[in-house]
Amino acid sequence: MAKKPTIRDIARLAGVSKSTVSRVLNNSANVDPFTRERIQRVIEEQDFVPDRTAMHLARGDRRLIGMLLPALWSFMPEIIRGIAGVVEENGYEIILYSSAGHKDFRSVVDRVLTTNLTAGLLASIHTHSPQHLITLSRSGLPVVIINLTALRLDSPWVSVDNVGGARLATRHLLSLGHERISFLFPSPDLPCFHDRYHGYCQALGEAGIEPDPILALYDDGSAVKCLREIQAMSAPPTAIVVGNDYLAYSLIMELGKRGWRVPEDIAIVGFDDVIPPYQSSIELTTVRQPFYEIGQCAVEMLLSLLDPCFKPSRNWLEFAVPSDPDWQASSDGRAWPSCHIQLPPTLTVRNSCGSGRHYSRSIQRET
Amino acid sequence: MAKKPTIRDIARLAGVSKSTVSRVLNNSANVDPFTRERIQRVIEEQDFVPDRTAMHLARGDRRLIGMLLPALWSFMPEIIRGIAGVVEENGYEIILYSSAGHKDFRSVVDRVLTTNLTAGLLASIHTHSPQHLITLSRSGLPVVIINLTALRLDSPWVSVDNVGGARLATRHLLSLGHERISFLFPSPDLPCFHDRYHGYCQALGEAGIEPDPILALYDDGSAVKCLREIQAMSAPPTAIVVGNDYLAYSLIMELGKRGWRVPEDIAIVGFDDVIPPYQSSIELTTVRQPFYEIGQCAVEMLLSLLDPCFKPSRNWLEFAVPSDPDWQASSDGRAWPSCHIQLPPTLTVRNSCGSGRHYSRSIQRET
DNA sequence: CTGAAAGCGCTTACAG
DNA sequence: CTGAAAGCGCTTACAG
Repeated sequence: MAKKPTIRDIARLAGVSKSTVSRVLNNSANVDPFTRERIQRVIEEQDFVPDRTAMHLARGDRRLIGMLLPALWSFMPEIIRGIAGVVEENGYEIILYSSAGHKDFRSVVDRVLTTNLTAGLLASIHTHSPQHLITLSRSGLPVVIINLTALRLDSPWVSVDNVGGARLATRHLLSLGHERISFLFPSPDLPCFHDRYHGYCQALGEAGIEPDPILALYDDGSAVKCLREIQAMSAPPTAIVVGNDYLAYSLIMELGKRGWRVPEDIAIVGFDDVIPPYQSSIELTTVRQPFYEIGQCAVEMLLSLLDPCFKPSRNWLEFAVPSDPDWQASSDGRAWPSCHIQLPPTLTVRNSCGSGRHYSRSIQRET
Repeated sequence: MAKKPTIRDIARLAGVSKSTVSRVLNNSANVDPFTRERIQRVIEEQDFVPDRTAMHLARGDRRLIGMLLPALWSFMPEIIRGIAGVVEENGYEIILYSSAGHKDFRSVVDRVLTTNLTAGLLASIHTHSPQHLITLSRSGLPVVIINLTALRLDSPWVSVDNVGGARLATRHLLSLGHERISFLFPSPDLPCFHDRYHGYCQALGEAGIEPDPILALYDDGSAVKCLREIQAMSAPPTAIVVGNDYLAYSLIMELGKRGWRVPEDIAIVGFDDVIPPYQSSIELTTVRQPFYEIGQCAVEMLLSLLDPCFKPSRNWLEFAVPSDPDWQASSDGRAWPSCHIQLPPTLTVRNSCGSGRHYSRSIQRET
């Protein structure tokens, strides 16, 4: 009880060499069954747990994966669940690096690099911060980026197909008869929202509708600003594609305060499918991101980078959206590690858009 | 670039021994300034980063702290922020063990113990699961429990003062003139809710009101069940202390659907102060848990356990609520590590209780 | 101020 | 099937 027993103690107590103990620890063949059992008994008696640190040093491999995250709320927990499962199955553990308290990524990236504890890094980054990404990719540490779709990025990344998701949402509204549809940017500068806007424009284009710039609205987070602009319009939209669910919920709340009914007076589609933990007055129709799968795919990509023999749990390339030109070139499987993967979103239809019937009425009111 | 340089390479390139390189790495005195500078230059040229794993092995200390969490949503991110700051300042890193995907703590606790990577563990546990806590505390791994107030627990723990918080909430309602006040259990079996109920009873007792068992309601999560029971009462409550914020928000939503106004028809107080990420129709008056501080206090407690010389950033014992009998005995500071600490909550008054005036009306309606 | 040597707790050819 | 030895990349008395 005084000190933790080491492999040397076990060897002594079992009357064998350290090598043999090591062999039973690692389940290698070529150990006499009787000897093995004797050693195992001693191990149990002594409550011996081998020192991982020493194992890693001797073997020359780390079994730690860094997870660099801007924050933990919203959909992050679900992504982490996806990551954690795979990490655990493969005998790795997660080191959590949160940049929540820091002004920028700089200091955290430095810490990841100088502590040099991890075999690889999973990083979720919202903004383009070229210098840090470059620092990272140059460091030689294998990195997979989560949820940032920058095609020109050297590092491999995994993300939802933002363009396709917004297209889905917009098509849904079009199919319900809407023709005057607004797009709400939750913030002006994040790349993902521009991708979503792009998808919205694509869907309108398919329907022969020219996107009206007046209908592209930028919010400051409260939904109040957008709503004022809409109310001031001579031809207000009958439906809105909102850049993310938080803004969608805020918007619905604000609409309610002003006596507008959803979906009767205006239809709303969100993006993310982050269900509030408590009841809400209106159930949001929204684009569901496959967060769990994004997490899974990202770690498996990283594990392939670390170990070429690693077998992913599923063929992500087949599952992915073939929107990336690089993708084609790498479909032989070998180039997988340097790949960019976009996972397909789905539309979750609830009741913030109503049925088509509503909207023919709504539209009549407009004309 | 081929292989990562080691301390041996640096020594060779700088024409010194490994010992000397190690000395400059660790900023020890007794190194010739010129030699030091030369070595530092080589280190930079080679982009040398010492291997943490080897350092820890040689020094015999781990600088990793395990964080065992049931889930990541709700207030966990805030607790983690508190933990992360302290961990970082002290040169530790966090290993994240999530039990989210697991049926119980058993397998995760085993993993923490057998991988044996961490110097100590921070564990947040909701339910009483004696066997795992005992396994943990017997293992010899220093552990601090977060947010479980079980006075008989061997392990040290940090939590909010649940009794005091509910007392605060109930007194607030009493001061506004309410006399018929309900308590809502979000779930029947979690110890914290029983503590909160206890605080509610205390406050009523102080006001000379006998707690009416009819008014203690158990919910199944949706708030619908409670609401039906309330509507069926001959003398319904004019105010409700809800066991946590999620249930409070759900309740407000359900009340709205039935045409009851908050706070005009009924006053609501929550517990936690978990603000929804988007606008809500009513701003909840609630008991704020000092999550950030709980996280800070818990790590600092753990760090004191690991290193008797560790100086906490603040005197937590002074800040704490002296409700624990052990607390008295340990106020000399020496026994701090084996201590149980309850941090004081505060009342955040918003508008779900209204002002006193409202309630005199409300009460008149009752009589 | 500096280096040679032993050591941290494990693994892994190598020889038997 | 097993053990002696060298090694993983660092630290730390010890001697000089």
